[in-house]
Amino acid sequence: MRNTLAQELTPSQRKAVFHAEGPLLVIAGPGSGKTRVITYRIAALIDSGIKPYNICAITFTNKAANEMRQRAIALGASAGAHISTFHSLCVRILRQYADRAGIKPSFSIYNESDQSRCIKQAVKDCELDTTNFPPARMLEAISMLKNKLIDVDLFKAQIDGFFTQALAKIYEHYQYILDEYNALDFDDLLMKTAFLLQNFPDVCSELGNRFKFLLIDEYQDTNHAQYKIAKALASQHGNICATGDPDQSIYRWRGADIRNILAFENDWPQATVVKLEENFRSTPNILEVADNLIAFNENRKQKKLVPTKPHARDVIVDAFEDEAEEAKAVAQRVKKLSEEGASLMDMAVFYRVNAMSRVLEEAFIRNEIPYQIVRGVEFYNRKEIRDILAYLKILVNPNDEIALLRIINTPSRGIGKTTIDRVRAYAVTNRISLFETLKRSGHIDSLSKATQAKLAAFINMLEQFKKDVTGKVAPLAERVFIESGLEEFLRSAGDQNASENVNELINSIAQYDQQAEEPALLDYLQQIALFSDTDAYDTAVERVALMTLHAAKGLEFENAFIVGLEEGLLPHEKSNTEDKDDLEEERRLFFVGITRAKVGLHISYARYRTIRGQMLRTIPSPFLFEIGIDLAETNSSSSSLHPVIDAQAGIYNSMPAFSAGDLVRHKTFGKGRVQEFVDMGENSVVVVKFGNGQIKSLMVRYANLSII
DNA sequence: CATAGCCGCCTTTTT
DNA sequence: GGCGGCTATG
Repeated sequence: MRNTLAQELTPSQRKAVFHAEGPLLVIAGPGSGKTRVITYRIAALIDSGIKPYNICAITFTNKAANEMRQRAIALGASAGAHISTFHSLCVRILRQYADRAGIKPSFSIYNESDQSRCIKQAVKDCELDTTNFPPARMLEAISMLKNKLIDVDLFKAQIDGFFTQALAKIYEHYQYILDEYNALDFDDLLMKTAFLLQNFPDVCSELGNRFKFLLIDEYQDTNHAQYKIAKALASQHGNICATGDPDQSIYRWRGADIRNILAFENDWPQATVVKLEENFRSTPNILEVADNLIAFNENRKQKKLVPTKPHARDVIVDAFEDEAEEAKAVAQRVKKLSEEGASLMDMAVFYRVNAMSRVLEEAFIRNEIPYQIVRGVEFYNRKEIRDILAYLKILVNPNDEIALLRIINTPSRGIGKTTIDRVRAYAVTNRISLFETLKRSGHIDSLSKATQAKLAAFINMLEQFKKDVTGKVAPLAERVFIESGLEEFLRSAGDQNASENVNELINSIAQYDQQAEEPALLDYLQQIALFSDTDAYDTAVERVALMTLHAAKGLEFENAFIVGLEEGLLPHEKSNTEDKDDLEEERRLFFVGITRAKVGLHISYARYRTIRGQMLRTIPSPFLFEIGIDLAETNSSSSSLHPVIDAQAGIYNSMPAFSAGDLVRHKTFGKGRVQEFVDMGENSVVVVKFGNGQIKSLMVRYANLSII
């Protein structure tokens, strides 16, 4: 079998796959088969006598983990190797060593909206106001601190001014609330694991013995906490294999630190380094475009993409009138390709922000093309789904106040704000959890007898559910749905969609029950907390995939479309173009998009785009000039399809004229000064510099500007 | 206590 | 344009 395996590999891939032990770094460009190397390496290790149980592979997404598992098994590797994301691995470790980590194994995992509630409470508890300390900002700052393994105590030691002092206070309260609720946020999973490994050498060595070979994919996107975890896990044996590509690092905003991969050889001086430079995915034309683009990044190691495929079609760059035209053209082109025999499941459309999917979706519907949107969470964020899950969560973790408050009056059972406030007040004075307080509602004098009875009935219902928490999860979920009154409520409200969604959830739980070795409610809840819809993306159906550029990472398609190549969108304005590092990351993001395409690559932008209800004149992305394709040439090729507005035609006297220097007022942007007026009749554009320093190109027709 | 309707806020990317 | 939070009303 070793031979069969080896035959499918290039010499450098073979070197990485059969590298016996010790640290190994695989630096590999896009399409060079680095994930393949990891998968084959798992098979080869098992083939050489290593027990699957002793192998731990870490992927970037759950989906990647599932695929790797299946492929490894297909290669003859028996099941049993641990293959998961960093976060899932941490959940496992934390559950096993909960007492050492200072937590309860029944912890809830909080997502963004749960976190948001906690941080708002924390800011309020600190008697600070949310205008000066926006919860989202605070959360972002805390997240960054946790990613750098700076806990509350460490951060307190670094207070150097008013802001950090306030932040430290908020951080402390936020952490206190999570602790009270027996909840961990995503960053806690990593931070607590890193601290566990750091503080308990025995745990570290136990895990080192368990996972004798560590393999990490997409190493360029690890953050400091993940880096420390990996280092600790491999510290005993040094059997760490990391693969990655610095040019594809696109998660800096989330704490990813490119230095982790750049410093690998310093961390592991005996490291073997294998470079995979051949590209088996894309045609030379696509690689040339990618190469041209990425060369503009100054902060990088030179690397060439070596094509192995023959020259095929040209890369196409198109300009369209507006986003609807752009979407229409994409849909029509997809249709044409499909009619010519191309497969829909081998096509994808990439965009910078999720909001851009809408117009594409409409175009696909109109053209009757099957598609699937690969989005962040969506399904698990639906109200009815979160309600059911909240019922289930409270059964394993009664301290989860976020879940408790969500369901205490859903569906309405006459427990209103006043009642909750009174119960809370009692909980605070008696220093017990909300759940405990509810159990004693009979002792709360501020409540009427009728209210006390309602609370007792609610608690009683939960206690009944609790009797069913062991074993399979689906029957319990079904019972909760019916007996909580939610099913009845949805039915009487005529919300059939919601009911169907819950049924879909119950079906998926039944699937979990079947496939899990030992189905358990806690395990199920902790698993799905880390699950996203990106993982549900089905690669085996005849549908075009629509997704963000971030979600495109690790995938490949015969034909790829990248839309919205406009200043402010790609690079995104929030990425603050003053910061060169941010701009370089946006460039890498585009690079990732380009290198997903095997044969057909279509890049486009719209001259006008509606942003937050405003039709705005766009500026083509500077990246378009960096990929080395003559824009004028490609534009003209498609101009018959999408006529460019003739500047000389139809000059309307009725349009207000502006001249440079005029002071104007805009409904949303406020006061500004006109920089330039481009007279194009009906389509006249005015460039205005607004008070906040932002310069916008606005269409006079839509901007509704008044001269002051 | 429940509900509807309104106002004001924000709006990148995700485990 | 979408959502959460608040208020006014039943």
